[in-house]
Amino acid sequence: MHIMMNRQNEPKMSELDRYPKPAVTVDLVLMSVQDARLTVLLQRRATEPFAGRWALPGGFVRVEESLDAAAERVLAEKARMQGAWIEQLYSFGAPHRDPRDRVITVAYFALLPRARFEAALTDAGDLTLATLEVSWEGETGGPVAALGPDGAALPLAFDHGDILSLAVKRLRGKLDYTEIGFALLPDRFTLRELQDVHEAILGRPLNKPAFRRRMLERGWLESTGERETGTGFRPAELYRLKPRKG
Amino acid sequence: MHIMMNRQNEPKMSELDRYPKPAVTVDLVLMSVQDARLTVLLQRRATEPFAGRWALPGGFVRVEESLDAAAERVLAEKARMQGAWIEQLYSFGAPHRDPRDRVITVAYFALLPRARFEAALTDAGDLTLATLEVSWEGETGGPVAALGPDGAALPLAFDHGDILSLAVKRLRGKLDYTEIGFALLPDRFTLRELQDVHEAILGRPLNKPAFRRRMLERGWLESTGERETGTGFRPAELYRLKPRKG
DNA sequence: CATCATAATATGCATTATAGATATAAGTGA
DNA sequence: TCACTTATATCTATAATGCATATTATGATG
Repeated sequence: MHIMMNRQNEPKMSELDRYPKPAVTVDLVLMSVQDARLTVLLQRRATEPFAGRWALPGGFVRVEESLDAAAERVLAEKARMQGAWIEQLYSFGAPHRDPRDRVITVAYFALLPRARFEAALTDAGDLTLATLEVSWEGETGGPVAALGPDGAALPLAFDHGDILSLAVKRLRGKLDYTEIGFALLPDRFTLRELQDVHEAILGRPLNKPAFRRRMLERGWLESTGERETGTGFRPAELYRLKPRKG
Repeated sequence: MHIMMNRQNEPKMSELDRYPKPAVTVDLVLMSVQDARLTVLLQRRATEPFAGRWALPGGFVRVEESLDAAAERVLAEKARMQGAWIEQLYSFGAPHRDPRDRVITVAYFALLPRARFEAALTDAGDLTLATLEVSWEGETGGPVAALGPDGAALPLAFDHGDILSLAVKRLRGKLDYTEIGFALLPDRFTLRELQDVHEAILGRPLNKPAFRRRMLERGWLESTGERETGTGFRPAELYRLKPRKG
């Protein structure tokens, strides 16, 4: 491709080269559910700007790479995971959100079951799985705090607090009418586990019979015929998500 | 600001300058409702690529300008309008969506009442208000055709068909639980006019008593005390949208 | 082997939301 | 004043949902 020189007075310059270009990154809001709480993967910044603060894993978009592909690459390289539910969230482009230079970021959110984080968290010392503290109900939106292991709020870099806030809002909004919740569960799961995930995301308890009815009537689930074992009480049936047509 | 030179072998190069940068634009899906049909403003391209085809109004994002501000500027400069409901839609970044070079676009959708298009359409010969033909129901999504005055589908430039399709999907999705529908009406309107807008967007008839009840119970509307005139039958009450708190 | 504790599962009922049909009211124009 | 048309109000059937209660399957206990 091209190595472009964005000088102002080049003759026969195309419209494409007339303006200085912003850099474009993708940032990943990689969420999970642990102990009935919503969590997010954060990376401690070693260098300026915002050295010592916590940031979403991110990276620059390559010239021959789609936005989705860049998000997948960041997932693999920075978070050392793959196969997540991944979805574009929103683009953030305030002129000085990065104090160095103009950087526009396309935020993605990604979801994986908690067990899939184990390897990355032990390998990489700069990663942490922070607990999300959401102070608002429903889908009104509002601030979100990321708590460290000691329960103290982690200071965030750039506008990543805004991104986090929007991610939670979007996740709550899509939970009920998409298959998004299943991305946080293993292949086989009980209805109670599914309900736990929904309650963690929504931040409120749900009615059990109504939840069961609704989920089963959706037609997304199929029974595996298997059951939990070693429960000490009636074992729950294990369900799986039906493979999508198409 | 900076004039950047994206050469590969510069010493002490920051991470920001290591990769060639894509260009970033905003594209505007400026929609309205005319004769009970959803419409969109398109601009005929005079130059390559896609000369003769129809494109969404768009423009490059300036270095000292937020994405939202760029969208507002495009609305003013290209579509010659202002004060629209405007909202970020999605970012499109397939590597060769622009055959010349790497261009990532942040798509916005904007809504205005039909009357506000009059000046722009008479002033500028390259603009047209195309009727949208939506071949799917609900929020499943799918292709959308833009019809010219003769009813023939207009050929679209770039990936603007995809953008259009997503805009209609998003609009349908947000219609019921946000105040978005009012952006297509004048300050004062009747419940029937509001229902007409909803039916045009959803592409299906709605139950009248249920629609009235729901709208009035939302608490978004307030009566002006005035009524239509010159109808030849019982005049409908004129409502307005309550000013939002905050 | 009978009993108990526990949580899964199933069932019934009250409440609410919604769709659809129908009736009534309020204007215009003859 | 009357006929006409559409706005507005009311009513009923159906569906969705919340909540309470009953039943069932397992492991632990004696």
